[in-house]
Amino acid sequence: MLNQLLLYHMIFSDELVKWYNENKRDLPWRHTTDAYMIWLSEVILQQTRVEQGLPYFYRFAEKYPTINSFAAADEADILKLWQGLGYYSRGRNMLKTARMVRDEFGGKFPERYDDLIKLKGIGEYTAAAIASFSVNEPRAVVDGNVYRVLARYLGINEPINSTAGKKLFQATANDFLNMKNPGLHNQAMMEFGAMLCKPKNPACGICPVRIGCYAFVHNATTSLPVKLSKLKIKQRFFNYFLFTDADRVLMNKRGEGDIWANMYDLPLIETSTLLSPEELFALPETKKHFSERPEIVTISDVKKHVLTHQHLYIRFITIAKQPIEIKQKWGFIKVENLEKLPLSKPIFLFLDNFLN
DNA sequence: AATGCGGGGAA
DNA sequence: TTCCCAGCATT
Repeated sequence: MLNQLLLYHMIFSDELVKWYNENKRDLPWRHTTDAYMIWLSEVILQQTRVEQGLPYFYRFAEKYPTINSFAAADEADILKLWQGLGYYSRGRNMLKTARMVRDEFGGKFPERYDDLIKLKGIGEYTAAAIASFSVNEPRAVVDGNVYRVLARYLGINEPINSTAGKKLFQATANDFLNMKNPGLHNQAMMEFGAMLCKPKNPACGICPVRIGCYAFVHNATTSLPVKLSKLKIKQRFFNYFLFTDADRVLMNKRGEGDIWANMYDLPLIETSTLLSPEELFALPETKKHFSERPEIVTISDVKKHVLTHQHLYIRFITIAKQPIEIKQKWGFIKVENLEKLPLSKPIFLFLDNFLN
């Protein structure tokens, strides 16, 4: 019996590659071995579904066809093109990496794992992906798909987000790597996980490797992979002020160390609970910003905006035009220049609705 | 080892 | 609602 299982494991990669060749999606980055283009696609696809990232890939590839054109961009330009995709540090790190490649690699994007891993925003997964897809360097990728496929196929109970689990899954992926064609093997593993061995309702009925699969044989696909607890959700209440002056809007540039770093939003008072307008304007922090109590024109309903780790309850308060002194370093932006600024999703939706 | 960082699609 | 997606950086 054990020998039989080992036999299945030996042809596991071949079966997946065969399945991949017959069922793969036609995606633009699968037609190139250009490390720069592969890097573009891989970073965009970090924690992001293919369907969501695809339009962004096209836009970036068109606007920045070379690493040097990317390196010459401003951070605001990159963030603007990244707008709506989330995890904006990816965009900021890409710019750092692009400039590093331009300045320290002579503008040729690295293709070897050991070079790639040193770059900003490139971790073990992305380095292995770029190296194997571009020059077939034998590095096994381990992403969410690979965790799931291996956990189910081998019946691994170790939590995928524990330190021991990460080491175990990386080692296991290395063992299974097809050394003849690492790039194809990696693509096949991930496509298989994304299309067939899905998180919910995996298509075991048409699975080419189910006969050797622990989870299929033991009916355990719903309990594998194992993942440790979830994080606590923080509740935050954002009171945004809309103050317009002729053809300008008072805007705020966000700092580092919080969500939406270096992006733009409106003047903001954050509270830990939901306050009435009266309570809000009685706050010392609010008074600090306005020399006199602003007149409220309209006040929106509180809208919930869900992030992975926090829930934002956002309210927009439109303030009447009056000769109040703005004491904060907020700045007026002309309406026609708003479209150049990188905006968070809720701010974009609000301004888009307000102005159009 | 634990936490922060977006937004959206699927069930 | 809950899960999780071609993860990484920081502390």
